[in-house]
Amino acid sequence: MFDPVSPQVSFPELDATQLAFWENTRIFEKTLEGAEEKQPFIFYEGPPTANGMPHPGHVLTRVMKDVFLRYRTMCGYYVPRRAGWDTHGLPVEVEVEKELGISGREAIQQYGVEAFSRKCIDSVFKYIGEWQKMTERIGFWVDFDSAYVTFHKSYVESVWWALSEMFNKGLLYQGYKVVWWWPQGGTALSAGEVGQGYRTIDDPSVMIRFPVVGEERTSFLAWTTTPWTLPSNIALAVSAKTDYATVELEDGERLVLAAALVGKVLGEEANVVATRKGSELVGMSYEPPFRYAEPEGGPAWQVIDADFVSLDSGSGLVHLAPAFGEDDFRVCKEKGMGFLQLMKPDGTFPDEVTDFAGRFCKDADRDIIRNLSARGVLFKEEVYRHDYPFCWRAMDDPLIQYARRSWFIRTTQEIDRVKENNQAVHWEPEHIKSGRMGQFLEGNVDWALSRERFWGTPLPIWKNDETGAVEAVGSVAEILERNPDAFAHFEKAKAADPTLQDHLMVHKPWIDAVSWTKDGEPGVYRRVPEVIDCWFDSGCMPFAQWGFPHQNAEGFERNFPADFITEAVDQTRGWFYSLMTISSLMFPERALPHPFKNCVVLGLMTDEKGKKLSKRDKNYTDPLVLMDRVGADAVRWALYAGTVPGQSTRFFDDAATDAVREFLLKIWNVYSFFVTYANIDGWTAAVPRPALADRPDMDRWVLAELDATVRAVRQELDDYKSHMAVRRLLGFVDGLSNWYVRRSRARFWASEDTDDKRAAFSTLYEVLVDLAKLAAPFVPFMTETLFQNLVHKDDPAAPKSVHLASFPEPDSARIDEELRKTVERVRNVVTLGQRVRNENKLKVRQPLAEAIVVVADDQERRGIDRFASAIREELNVRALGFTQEPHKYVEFELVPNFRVLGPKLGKQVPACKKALADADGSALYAEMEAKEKIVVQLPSGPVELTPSEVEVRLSARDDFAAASGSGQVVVLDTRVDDSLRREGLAREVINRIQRARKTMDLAYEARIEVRWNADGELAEAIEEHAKRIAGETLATGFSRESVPGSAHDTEIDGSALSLSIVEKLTR
RNA sequence: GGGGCACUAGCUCAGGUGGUUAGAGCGCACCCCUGAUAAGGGUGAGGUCGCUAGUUCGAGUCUAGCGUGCCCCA
Repeated sequence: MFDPVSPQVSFPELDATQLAFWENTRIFEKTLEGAEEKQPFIFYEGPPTANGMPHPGHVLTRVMKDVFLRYRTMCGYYVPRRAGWDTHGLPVEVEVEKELGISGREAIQQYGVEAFSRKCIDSVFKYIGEWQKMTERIGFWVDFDSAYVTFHKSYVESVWWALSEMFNKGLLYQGYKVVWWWPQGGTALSAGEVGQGYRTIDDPSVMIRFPVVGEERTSFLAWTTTPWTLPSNIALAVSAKTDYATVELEDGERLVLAAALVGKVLGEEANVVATRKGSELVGMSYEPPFRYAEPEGGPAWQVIDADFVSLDSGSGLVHLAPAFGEDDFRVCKEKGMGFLQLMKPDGTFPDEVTDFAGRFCKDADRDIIRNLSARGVLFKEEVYRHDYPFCWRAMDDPLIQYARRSWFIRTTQEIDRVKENNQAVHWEPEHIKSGRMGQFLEGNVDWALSRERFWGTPLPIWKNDETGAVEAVGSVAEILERNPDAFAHFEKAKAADPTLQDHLMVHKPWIDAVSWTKDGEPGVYRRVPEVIDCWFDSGCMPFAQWGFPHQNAEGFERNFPADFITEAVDQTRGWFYSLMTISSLMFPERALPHPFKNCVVLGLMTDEKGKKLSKRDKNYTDPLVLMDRVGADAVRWALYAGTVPGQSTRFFDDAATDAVREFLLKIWNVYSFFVTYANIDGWTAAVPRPALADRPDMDRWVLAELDATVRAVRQELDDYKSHMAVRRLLGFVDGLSNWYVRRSRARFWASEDTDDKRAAFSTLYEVLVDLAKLAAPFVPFMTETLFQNLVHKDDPAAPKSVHLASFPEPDSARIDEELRKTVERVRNVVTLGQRVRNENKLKVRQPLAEAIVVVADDQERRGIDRFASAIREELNVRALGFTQEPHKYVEFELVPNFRVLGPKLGKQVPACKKALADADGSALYAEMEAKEKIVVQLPSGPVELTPSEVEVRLSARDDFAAASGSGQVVVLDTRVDDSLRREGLAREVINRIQRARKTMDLAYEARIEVRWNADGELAEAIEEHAKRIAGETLATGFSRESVPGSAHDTEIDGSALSLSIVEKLTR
């Protein structure tokens, strides 16, 4: 006996049962047993930061990871799944700042770095509970107990090792670079961080006079959108090849600007008095607009040429302030110009800028313009609308470009190796390789690694405060070699406060107090103040999760490289890049690709309208709430069905509801149907099963479909195309539910014990069990329910869980392509017949004498005939016939088989098509039938065509009730004689009584007593079919008797039918 | 300004290596169904595949240009 299954099901309740079952029986742990015998399938978990609530996008990546991991597990691989947490970085600090109500580096220092670091640890795991809950609820199996954590001491030491290796190879250096700087936060932002904060804003666009030295009343007219950088002006840039005009204004003043822009800036009538090439301007000197300080390190206030000067906007001369622009810095450095940085790191003007001292850069723009205007230096002011970056965590804070001393990894030196690595990776979708990632690598610049912040992996570099000598260390042990007492201060602090975690010894502020001296060398080695970009942390996870190389070398080797990772597209420049780059730099000798072989890149998740999901707009339902409503499987299925790698995924609650109806409920209904009748019949898995060959066509068909589905799903999952696997599963379930079960129902409720019935039960059972396994990676909850009841309950030897079972294997005994093709045709015949009925307004209730199928050949005919009874029932016809005279019903048309004839005839193809179309198709068809070839006359001469070179198209002739499609034609005999009409009427009566039963809310097995009355043909029909009517409606009494005013009185085709129905209570 | 992706039915989306009747689900219309029934099912109408050129015997699919939207980077 199976446990009874109700057709009404609460998937959320099932989820709870299975979650408890997995937990109690430790199924996940069991999947990890036997590691030694199994082939490993290595997965890396991209560590999330748990300092915010998980949202649907996170759910997507987690279920996408899960489906491939469950699949591989069932295929017999050893699939370790270690969780990880990303714990460092600006997001964490900003969250803590918010919590403490402070902002900026100084405020943090005042608050105390020690206390701040501890707060960061608290904050990092603030939502870890929510993350774990979501992860468990959605059914993502991952091992939290062994999770790697990026702030842990062993992890940090691994990162240090990587950095020290790079330092020793000369790949880590300190440079002066223009970075995107967040003044209020006091730190540089990574490219990825900057990219998240672009906003369209209006900035002033000003044109300013730079008086030419040595030319009377003549000025360069230069352009800028950042007036606050003018006090730090060093040079003007021109394009050497461009023409520059000198224009004389009415008052005699002369301005120099690009000739092409004269009209735009000064009007078409402007008086051009001279023209020079940009190269002729190079080297000329000018008066700067401000002169608060003298530049250092080289000449200033000269014209230089630069490749980036464009004529799209402005004047063709660009103001350069190397302290505040990446291009400016590069060009000025190339030309050996000086440097001036009149702006403090907090974004305010220093004291020497007397007019604006203490003012915030962007806020001072207006006053600077006013000042320039008052002195007659300003020529023109406009508003310039463009995209400008703001801090991604504090959206009101603009970023500025700012030259800083910072540490870099010389990625550009090894970029070719990274590119090679990228080429070797299997990206899904493929275009990431040469597209987003490839292009990014083409434009690679050195990795700006350091952050002038607090909560991050400290840069393991110590500098001698007297000699300037620099050392990098790769572990705590290396520090202790240099100074055994290096951590005495930390030990002391720990003794005073036992809650102080050991992990913190490698963090600020404790690590900053670590120092050493060297014999025979003056000065003390002290750590540089910076921490590093947290992307470097997560990029080290392939080895840092093991603490490699300081420990667990074998763990690292066994789990390197990963077979599979998946994250969203924003990780291209994030985790994917950091993984690939660090690995390429650290392990140049290893076989490519590493550290990952297959990478599924997911698109962004949006709401129904394609809008980005945002907490503020509340355009999504909390995943946990949604799962409690529709169940985790529904959410999972909706995501698999709606997600194509690389494309954005629109997700909304209705998609999950649809998933229930389209997939889960269909399977459930079949399952419930099966269990109901198996239990009534006492069928169990132990009952001997008929051999496959002895089963009817219908059974062998569904098993052939199952086998084809198994092959397809395996292939798609091997190719990381989950959405394609979903389609195959949907197609199979539709055929199972809407053809196999619908057509086979009667076989299950037959009362005698026949071979046919045993075959039906065996087949449906086998299909359900394999389907449960096949769908288990996608919908692990419902499939577990099926598996437990169908398999494990009565077979203690079976795997404890569907997730410990083997994924279905292709079964060559089940293959039957001919049968699949035949059923496809049969179903098409039914479709066509139904279309004929619809078009001719012939209800299915009205029986017809015959359906005639036009077939192309005898084999097709024999195949279809095997399903004659099914077709007769579906179409409600008394007979199924095959015509011997196709010409009577259909027109033939011959069309070239383009795939074959294209290469053969080339340019003659259209002529051939026309010749075939113009000829008498039916005659050609007859000729082809007789001679196995035809000859057509083309302008270029006669051509002989064989049957494989043409396609035969059939179309129904207009004078018959017929429909054609997919190469088939079905004709219905629409004549309704008296006998047919009376049978139709009888079926109408049955229908009315059944409807009455339904409105009376009777149980399906309830017996009734019917009294009826009618006149004429209707009465005749009822009399004639009384037995059948009574039988089908379970009427034990059926008599012609007038009962006035019955509630079920009705009419059929205009004839009154009086019906009185009462339930007959039999006990 | 540069790079990437997308544009297919009213809506959401599929459509390896080009092959001539472009598919699915939802929605809609009409219809069916008591033994899977607080379910299920059938049929149909909807598309010049963003636009314009080109390559080709043949283009939703390949090439170029343009347009619109999204993402990334300046």
